[in-house]
Amino acid sequence: MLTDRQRDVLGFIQREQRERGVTPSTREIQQHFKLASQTSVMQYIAALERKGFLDRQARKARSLVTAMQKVRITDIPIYGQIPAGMSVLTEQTVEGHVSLDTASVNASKNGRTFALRVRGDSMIDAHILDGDVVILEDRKEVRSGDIVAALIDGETTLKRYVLERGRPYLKAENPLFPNLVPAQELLIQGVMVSLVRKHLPATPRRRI
Amino acid sequence: MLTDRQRDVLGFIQREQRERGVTPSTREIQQHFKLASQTSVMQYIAALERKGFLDRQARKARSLVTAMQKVRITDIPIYGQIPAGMSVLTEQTVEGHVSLDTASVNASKNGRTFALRVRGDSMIDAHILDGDVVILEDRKEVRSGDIVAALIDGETTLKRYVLERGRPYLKAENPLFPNLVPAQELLIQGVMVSLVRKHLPATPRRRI
DNA sequence: AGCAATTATGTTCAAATGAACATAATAAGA
DNA sequence: TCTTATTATGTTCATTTGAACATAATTGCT
Repeated sequence: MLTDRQRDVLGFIQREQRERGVTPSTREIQQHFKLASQTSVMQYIAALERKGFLDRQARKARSLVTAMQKVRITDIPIYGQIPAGMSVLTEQTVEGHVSLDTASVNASKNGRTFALRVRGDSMIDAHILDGDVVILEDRKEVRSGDIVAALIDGETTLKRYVLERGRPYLKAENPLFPNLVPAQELLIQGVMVSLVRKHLPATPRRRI
Repeated sequence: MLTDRQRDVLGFIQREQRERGVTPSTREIQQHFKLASQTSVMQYIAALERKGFLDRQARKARSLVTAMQKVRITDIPIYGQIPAGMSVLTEQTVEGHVSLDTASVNASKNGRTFALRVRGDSMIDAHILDGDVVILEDRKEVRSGDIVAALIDGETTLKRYVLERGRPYLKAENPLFPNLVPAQELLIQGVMVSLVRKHLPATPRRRI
């Protein structure tokens, strides 16, 4: 797909962006590769753009070459609680952010992505611990077996969504916690796509 | 710490960087806030920089204002295997990258941070699954109870480091796997600080 | 040999951009 | 009231930077 030289140039751009936070100017690229002419760089950029490896804010003179880096980072807000529908989500309720490259998040393009901090051990058999940050997606289709954030009694809880004989219920992944059969309606707020754990150092944990 | 206006400007810069991938030029900031003079922006930038909210590539004309956003992102290389000491780590063996904000990583400033993709279920009782990306730190002090990547027979494995009566051994967090008592030397490559899981959608998993 | 894509050079231009300087209104505090 | 920080305006300059044009060497393919 790419020639060696083109790959080198792309690599340099990505590295610079990662390390300096800004993409290099065409002339900086020129200097790095010890090219006598800046036009060479223009040609590389054109090729890389044509092949879809670069995305530019064309014409605008600034840091014009922004690497459509394979590691595109999504900034995911962590909510403490989700009061009602996703529509009510404002910046106010944000507890923090997780920034993660899209490759690590299992998210599709459709839904909005957000995160919740897990409270309690009700999902411990699904290997989700108290304190874990679960990344969810506000998605339409929920399949049986998905781990979801659902609204129960005005509280958001994380459970496994199970369809049994056409009827959905919420399964806790811990024998000590009851399953929840929705009385009327079941409001699914998001489907789990990823998880981020901040590991506590040297704290021996036991299974409960 | 910041005035309302300064906070607005900082917010705009951060938002632009997130959404467009590039920080705005001073004149773009000027236009957004409908300021008649670009100098106003220069003053805001100076103030924000003085107070430590901005980090610039001064003089260099480009996308000069790069937000030292509170969510500083570390780019962590994922290694397939770690052949020997950390010193041998080259770009070649890199399998990919995880990009994560430093707040989510439990890393200190001392050590180098890297990641490994977990193979197998030997740590399942510590809630670390096959396929998880474990983020580790090349650190000096290892404490009993830490989960570590260690070199055993030329292979890197993830185990819990336990000190018992002054003698260290490596404990698998799965009764089906044996503990490892080092014959001679124990080479610890890193201590686990975080974990990133890409959750597979709707794949009912069983405990093994 | 002929053709196309890639790689490379040299030159020139216009636009984008950070920087500097003088000046002034407003608000807060001593 | 005096002082200081913040906010704001207007102007000018030097650099940075992307873009365009003509030209040519190299490589691979037909």
